[in-house]
Amino acid sequence: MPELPEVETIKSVIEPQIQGLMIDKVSVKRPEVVAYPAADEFCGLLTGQTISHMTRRGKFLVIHLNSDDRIILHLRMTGCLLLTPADHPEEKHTHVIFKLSNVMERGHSTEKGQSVELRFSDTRRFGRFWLLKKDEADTYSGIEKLGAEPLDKLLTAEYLNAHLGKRKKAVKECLLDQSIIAGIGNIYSDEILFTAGIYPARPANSLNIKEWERLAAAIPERISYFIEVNKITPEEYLETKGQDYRNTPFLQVYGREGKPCPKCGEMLCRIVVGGRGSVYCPACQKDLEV
DNA sequence: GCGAATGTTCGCTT
DNA sequence: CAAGCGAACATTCG
Repeated sequence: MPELPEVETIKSVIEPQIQGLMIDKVSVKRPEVVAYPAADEFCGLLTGQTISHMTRRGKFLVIHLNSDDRIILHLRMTGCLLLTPADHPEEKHTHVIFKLSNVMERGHSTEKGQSVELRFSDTRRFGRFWLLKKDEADTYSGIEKLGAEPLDKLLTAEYLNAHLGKRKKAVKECLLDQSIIAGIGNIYSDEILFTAGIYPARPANSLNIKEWERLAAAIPERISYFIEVNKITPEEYLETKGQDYRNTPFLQVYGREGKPCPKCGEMLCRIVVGGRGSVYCPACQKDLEV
């Protein structure tokens, strides 16, 4: 599912449902999805811990625990998080299950409340978990190497020009560089370039300051727009198993090769840039004149 | 059967 | 050494 707006959606749906719950048990069915530490240690360290809150950084999700340990998760291509009743039928390709419960104080004894499960499923099994102990530096997941958040004030035309302005690489590939801008993937890079009116294969070092300004404006505009249209209730999210790509009806170019440009009616084209399929309007996103 | 798919990393060749 | 490129990871879908 996930680029930044989808990861943000997952955070919004899941966080309020798991805050304050205790992890009773962790089952890892596919040890390879736990990148660090080893799966059995991952389970052992988490058992008995309580969930504090969740954050997002780029396309990463972070589940913070009361101990200040934190679970880092990257969903990659097909990873998905679902909160379900414990007796809910298990989805295919479920690789990790966190059994959670609400612990209630009753006089001198504690009593477990309703039991739910946070389940990680991932068809292609590219998604990864890391567990970092309080004070343990994250040198494993790559989250520390991320660049500016698209919605941060730091992301200006000057920032883009300073970091990308000398690169010969296609501007689209630059937008996908997580160490400069965190969270943009193949869908939203196409949408952003369409909004900015820039041809995806243009070498970054050929862009002028006006074009960097258009990009710096289009990035937060498109990302916040898609966060908005992706909004979903927890009930609907569970019904659609987190697989409902509600961004689809709002995409202007991605996946719309051969269809008319929403701005000018010209037929949208597809090229490959940096190994990724890219759709653009040949009239609205002109290449440099040769 | 083939090619692509909302992601990232690794390794080989210029 | 850096940049560029394809392959790899694993599965589904058209």
